[in-house]
Amino acid sequence: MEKNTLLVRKGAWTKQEDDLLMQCIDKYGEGKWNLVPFRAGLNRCRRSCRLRWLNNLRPDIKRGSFTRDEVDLIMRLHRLLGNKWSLIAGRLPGRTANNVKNFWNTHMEKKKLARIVGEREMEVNIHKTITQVIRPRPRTLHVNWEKTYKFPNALITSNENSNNNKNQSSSNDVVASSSKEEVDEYIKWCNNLLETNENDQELGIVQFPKDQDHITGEMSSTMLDFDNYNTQSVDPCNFLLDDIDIWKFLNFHDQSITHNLN
DNA sequence: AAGTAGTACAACCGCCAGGCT
DNA sequence: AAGCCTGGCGGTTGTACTACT
Repeated sequence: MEKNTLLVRKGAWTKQEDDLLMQCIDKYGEGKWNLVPFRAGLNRCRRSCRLRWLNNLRPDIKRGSFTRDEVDLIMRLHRLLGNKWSLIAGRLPGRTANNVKNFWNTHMEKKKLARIVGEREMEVNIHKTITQVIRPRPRTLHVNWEKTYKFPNALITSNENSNNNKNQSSSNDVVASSSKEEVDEYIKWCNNLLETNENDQELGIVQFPKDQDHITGEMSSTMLDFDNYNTQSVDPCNFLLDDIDIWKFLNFHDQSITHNLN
């Protein structure tokens, strides 16, 4: 606790206070916050001065709303790090931890809440299984794909097998140049993907297989472009989707994923 | 036009870790 | 080792502004 809290000013900063603080930082540099109120001639506590400088007055602070790229990064980093706002902000030039935290609390938490409510409504209005379909799974296995993506109701084979069965393969099949073991492992992962998990559903997290350029393209053109998403910045293996995105995705794929669940 | 509700964000508070004495 | 100081963090609150009725 600060000493003499009754004597120091609180609340919004005035222009004069800002000027005094900036002059002080300009003259003495950052740090030694306990000396700042005295040096600047401010009737504020050291922490208030520090916070004002770090969150509002620093010249490199970026103003304005978050870009889609930034939002995408925040969502992915939050999933990775949790509420480590300073770490997340550290990856966003010009954004402060307070910025990011406020953004998350006002936009993302609300969105999450709306999603939960939305799911209840969807259970009545839309096919019940839609929001139970996709869950994230960390995946380390990489399979090298050769053919068109049709997942998960397509026949999935390794190249070893497909050489023998080439004539029987349909255009929906997925053929991999990886080993049979890798493909088997991948199929296991796919099954695992379809298990349900309430926490993941709440967030609408979807994780897609890695290293498949055609999937990247398909995802970008069919789903993300609906929202003018900057596809250049999207890592298709790990990002968050709105319910509406999932809905579009499932519709695009003829709801085959949903059917496979039943 | 006035009152109310909702939103966005600045600011505060309690707590903690690390350094210093 | 213990206590104090400082910087830093995340959670919460306060408040100005906007939208809605």
